Amino acid sequence: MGAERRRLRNPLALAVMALLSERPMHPYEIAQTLRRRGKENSVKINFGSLYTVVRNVEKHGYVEVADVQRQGNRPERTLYGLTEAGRREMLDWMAELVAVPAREYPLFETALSLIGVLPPDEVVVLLEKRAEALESHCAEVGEVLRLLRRTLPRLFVVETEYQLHMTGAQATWVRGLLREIAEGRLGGVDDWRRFTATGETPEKWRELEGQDPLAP
Amino acid sequence: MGAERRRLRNPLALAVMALLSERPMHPYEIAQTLRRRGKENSVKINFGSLYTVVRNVEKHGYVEVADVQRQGNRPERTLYGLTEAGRREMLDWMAELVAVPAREYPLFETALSLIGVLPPDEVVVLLEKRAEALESHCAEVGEVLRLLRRTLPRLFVVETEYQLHMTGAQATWVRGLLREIAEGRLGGVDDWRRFTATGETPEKWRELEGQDPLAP
DNA sequence: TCTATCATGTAACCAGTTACATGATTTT
DNA sequence: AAAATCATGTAACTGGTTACATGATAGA
Repeated sequence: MGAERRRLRNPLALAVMALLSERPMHPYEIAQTLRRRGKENSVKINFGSLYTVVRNVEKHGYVEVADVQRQGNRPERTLYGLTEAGRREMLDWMAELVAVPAREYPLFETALSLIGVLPPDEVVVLLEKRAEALESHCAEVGEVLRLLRRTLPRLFVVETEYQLHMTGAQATWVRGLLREIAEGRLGGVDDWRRFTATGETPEKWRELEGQDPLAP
Repeated sequence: MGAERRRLRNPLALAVMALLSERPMHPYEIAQTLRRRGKENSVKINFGSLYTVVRNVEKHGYVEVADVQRQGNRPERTLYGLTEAGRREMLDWMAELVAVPAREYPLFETALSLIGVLPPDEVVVLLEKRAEALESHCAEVGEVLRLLRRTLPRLFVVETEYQLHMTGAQATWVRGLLREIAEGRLGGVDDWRRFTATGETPEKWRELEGQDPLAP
């Protein structure tokens, strides 16, 4: 671990290398395997760009052509294998992903930080929708997880357990905020409502602009 | 809400529109304001591409030139204002971000779903590092939050509260997994260790490939 | 005087996406 | 005979990033 800046940062590239560390495969087989193992749910994969990405990984010397097969009249299938450099890069990348929390700017956080542009009463409605979506998603994932655990070793379901945990945590938080706004416990909601209705920035808010809130 | 696929999805574009909904500004002022309000921490902003993005938003008709000023010998400053279409798009986008949880594929989830390639004993070390990083990050954010709350209305710190909550939740989960692996409560760790050491897929695992774990 | 910061932008690049094209084989 | 899916790829595009270029003014 210590790659200041990775030349490749497409997660599909990582998945490709991880799979090829088991054995050589041809691109279509890679796609199949990822799908069969349900990795689409936890890895951002765009199968449409698979061939482009594989070529790219090859260009970096992380994978290489291991064999070219052909059966009958079908198109050739090129088997790719992981190179030594590829194995090193993949393991290093994985280690970094596990050990170092990445700043990822989830979109909901983005929205929260600009939430003032939406009228508070609409926000309540929107948050309620989100909470419901999160809760039903939790229920689904929980169910899937129960089924998965019947056949698969824990090792293969940790990402799903994590997802469930984090979605649950989010739902809890959203419900909390929701209640605070709805019950008027948030404070300053009147200023907020007036601002979104009239477009005029309250005097109080304007004063805040000047000062640095992190100053002593 | 109902934009099947947004042409613009750079969060900086959203932030630009949100700011311009208050009043017309020139690009540099937009950057300044975002920085002053500490939005860099919750919105993925690349100030290097600000002018490119503003031009882009303009091309879509969401903002337009409101005025061109000049003082002394300085370069002209172009004031941009939000158009009606821009206001609609911005509010619609915001509403969607709040109400509909987005699938975002956090990198840690990606890593978890490929975790089998790393030796379990190394994973323990890496998770420990992550847990520590998360915990100290929580401490920092908590401190910042205390300071912020002294001057700012709740409305302006919700995103920070959310961040703190979610980071805490993650830390808890990581600690949990950590303990399970370290204490041998996870199960199948021997297979896993052997696999990463020898590269040979255990017979048990190979059998799993065939079947669909979601079948009845 | 020198540095920092104000304030503007452009040009080149690039990974990744989209959309299309091709034809074999298997299944219905 | 038609539909599905196996299996390959290419070409064009495009949003966004990087890196650079410019010059004014304010402050140390």
